[in-house]
Amino acid sequence: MRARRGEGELLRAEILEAAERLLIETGDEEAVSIRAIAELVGVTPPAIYLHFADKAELIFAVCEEQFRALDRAVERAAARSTDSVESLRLRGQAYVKFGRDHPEQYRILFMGKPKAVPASFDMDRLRSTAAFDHLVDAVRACMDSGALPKRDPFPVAVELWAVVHGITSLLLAKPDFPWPPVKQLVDELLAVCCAGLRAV
Amino acid sequence: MRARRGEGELLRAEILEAAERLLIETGDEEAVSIRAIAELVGVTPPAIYLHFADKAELIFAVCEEQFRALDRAVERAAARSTDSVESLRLRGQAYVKFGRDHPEQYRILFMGKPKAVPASFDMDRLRSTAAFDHLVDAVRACMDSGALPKRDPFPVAVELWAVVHGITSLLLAKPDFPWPPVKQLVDELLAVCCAGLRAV
DNA sequence: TGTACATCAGTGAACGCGCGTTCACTGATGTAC
DNA sequence: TGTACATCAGTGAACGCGCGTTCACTGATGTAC
Repeated sequence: MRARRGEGELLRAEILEAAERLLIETGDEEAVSIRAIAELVGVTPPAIYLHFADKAELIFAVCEEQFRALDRAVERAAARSTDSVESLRLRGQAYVKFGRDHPEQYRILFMGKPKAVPASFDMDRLRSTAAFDHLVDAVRACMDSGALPKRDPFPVAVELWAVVHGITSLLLAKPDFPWPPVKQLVDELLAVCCAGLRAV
Repeated sequence: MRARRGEGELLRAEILEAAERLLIETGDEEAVSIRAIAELVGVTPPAIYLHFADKAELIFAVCEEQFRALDRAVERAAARSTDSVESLRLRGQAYVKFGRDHPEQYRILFMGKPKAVPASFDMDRLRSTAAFDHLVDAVRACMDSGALPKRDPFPVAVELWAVVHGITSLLLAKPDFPWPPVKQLVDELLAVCCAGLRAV
């Protein structure tokens, strides 16, 4: 199983892949242990330390990957319409769908404790803020097109984020609650917010 | 340290109190272990089992207590105004405040994994739904007073819950995000929603 | 072209830790006669 | 009123577990002469 001379990076990729698979298949963040990952990859636990300084760094690498995946999914959905408001709606739907399709990943990204890993914190903020900036741009586009009244798009973007995150995370935390149909819920809430923003 | 004949219940209360104290002081759900609780109470670990079947049952008892506390806090705030819409606003503010004042408790209640404890599930739903029903009533009151258009209050209550939970949980999960002032954020979002609900 | 050697990806065994839970027990408290 | 006894809240020691991490090592790969 030993990689050849310059091929250490291969194992690194395999480790990340295994961590993600564990997360998905067990549906439990606790199950993602150094030992379990090593076993899944087919390697001994200490081999992990050739590629990551410690567990926190590994978990953070997984998070980073997931942030990118979320951002991609939302951007892809937004691009499916040229109408700025419709595009915003598609964003919301895609965000919620990502959370429901990748519950454990979503938990790690947005429902966990803020990690005490100082080195990783900057990148976390960077990544998260980058994806968030796309939302701010989308809100600004709505304002430019006249669909929303012109004002600082930042707090509006925060509000919209809170709305979609609220639905997503409650769905994950309370799956047995008698939820109304999710698609309608998201659509209506976004419509209500847009109407409200126009009216206020 | 042994309690007298009929006084076993005293220790039970002390255990719950210690569990809550651990949660608050360590700010870490992981730190709430049978052993840590026992030590804090000044008793040996097996003594816990005289009062709780297992750890899940203990944790659930803590949750139940917190659900009650949240419900009480929100009801108390709502009672401070007789105007139905203002009362709803106060509810939202109180909900967010509870979450920020009791972060670990809020995490357990609304940001954790749905537990695989079947016996406790019913009570969980009961409790959570009871508090939620108060919100449905509050929404209905707004409709009755003509402040909101008459329709099924249930999905509206779900939407409002998602909104305040979204803000609360993001604040807890991403404390380093450059949040706008929270009070305004909540007020504006509730105002936007009310305006939107009237307009749609 | 052949051989000694440095490199480096990975191994195997062990460390100390805290966890939930179990088991057989103890000893003070209250009760029955 | 005195004593034997049942009750029951709690003890002390131990179980097996999986965890992150460390340490000294091995052995194939590529390179320098």
